Amino acid sequence: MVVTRFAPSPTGYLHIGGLRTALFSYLWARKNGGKFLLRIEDTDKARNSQEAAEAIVKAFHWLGLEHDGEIVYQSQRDDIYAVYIKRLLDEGKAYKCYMSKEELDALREEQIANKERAKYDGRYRDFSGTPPEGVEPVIRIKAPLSGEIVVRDGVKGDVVFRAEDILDDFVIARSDGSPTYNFVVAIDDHLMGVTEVIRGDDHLSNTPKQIVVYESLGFTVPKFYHVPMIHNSEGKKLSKRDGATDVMAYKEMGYTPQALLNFLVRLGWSHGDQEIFSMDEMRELFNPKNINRSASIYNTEKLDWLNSHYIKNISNSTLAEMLEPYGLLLTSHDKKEILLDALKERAKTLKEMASLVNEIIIAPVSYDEKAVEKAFKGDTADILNNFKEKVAACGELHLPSDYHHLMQNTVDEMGIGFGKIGQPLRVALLGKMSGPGLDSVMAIIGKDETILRIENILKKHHA
RNA sequence: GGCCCCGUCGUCUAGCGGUCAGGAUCCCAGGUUUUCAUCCUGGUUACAGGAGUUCGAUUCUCCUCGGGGUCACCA
Repeated sequence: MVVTRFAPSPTGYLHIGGLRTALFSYLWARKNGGKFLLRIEDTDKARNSQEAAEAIVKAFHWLGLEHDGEIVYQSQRDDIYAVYIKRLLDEGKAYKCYMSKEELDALREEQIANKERAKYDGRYRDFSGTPPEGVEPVIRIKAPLSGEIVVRDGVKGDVVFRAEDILDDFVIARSDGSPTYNFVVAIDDHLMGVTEVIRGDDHLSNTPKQIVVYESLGFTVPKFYHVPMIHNSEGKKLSKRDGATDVMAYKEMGYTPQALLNFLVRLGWSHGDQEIFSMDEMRELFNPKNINRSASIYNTEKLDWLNSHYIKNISNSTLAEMLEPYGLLLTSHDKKEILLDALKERAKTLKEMASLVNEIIIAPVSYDEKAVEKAFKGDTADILNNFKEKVAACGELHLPSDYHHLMQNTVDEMGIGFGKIGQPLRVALLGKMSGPGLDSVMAIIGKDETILRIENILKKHHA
């Protein structure tokens, strides 16, 4: 059974980079019929980890991702960690270190002055004397001081670290008794049954320490996949300063979950030349062995393209539902189909779509001056009047093609080009020179409103 | 600075010893459209550099350069 996990620290929202590793972990678990677990890494007793967890679950829900089982909070597991600390102590694999903070700092400074690597010197490793007064000890684990630690990584390959380069007897419990990150990660991943750890490659350097913990406790080391970072345009690790890193901000901006997920799954991962992936296809085709080895730069051009692609290809009824959070209640609008058909190919985001709808439904309060100047020539009023009368003379008008015929009639009758009626009519109906097909616009707003808008502009602009 | 990772079009990527180095996006041009958008067609742009290995390297090895990550009683 494949068990993966997502283990964020509580920052209060779901980060775009975190979402990508979460997505990879989720997909890999689902593909294998396994489990995808959620754990909040709040060992520093963060006050709002509950809120943070809720924010993550909320974002997951928006995106259609679901974790399995209960959320694990590290802050509530001190008793569990204490058991393993005691066990290592009893087995002589860890020990109390009475070195004070000041002593440690002094040692570090001296080492740096001598151009040596700053590391704990192991002075309490085999200490059996009387401990100094007034110092609450930390617990250090006995790490191998020589030899190699190799991380067998599914993305990077075998990464070899020399113990003497990177290890020392690192702290697993602080002087107040609380356990440290590299210790609890290993414990939790083991206890939760995690078999494959997919996480950012900023954790690669920590992994040897975690392997030391696994091995000291006799746990089997999981399979690791360290996925490259997402960089900003400066080539640095993506952070809050880089604008929209909160996943829910994408909802507000009008991106669909499908587009965001599709965008993220293709950032650092590929399946040949395929660009478009449905959720089912992602679950079917994702494999961490195809994760790219190099970092990628965060650039949303492709996200925009994907978003408009999905808006274009979605059914009108679901589109209408998705528009509701943006203040558009269309589900019962009688011209819903014409409206959405006319607009879905024009909007990059749902938010934009909503405002495009309003531009049609709400009559223009003012007219773009340049557009008026360009569209209104000598006989424009005659043309518009001709058309208006044809509209008024008709009984029932419903379809865009009905209006199109009337426009055609005016054009034929007056012996003019289509542009002669199209331009001024467009300004009359929408107040500007661009927009969807006029026949659709008129079908949406209806006969009376069409006449009204033509009369309005004629009142203001006698050509 | 030590250690580790990475280096193909501007961007996302395919490639896994022999390819006109492919796709997508962006951008540009043309077509379609009463307009704009969509859509269609076409186009510009890449193997960081240098040594090897080999009949032959984008692909394998080494070096240089460049970028990133990490080195806590943070996670």
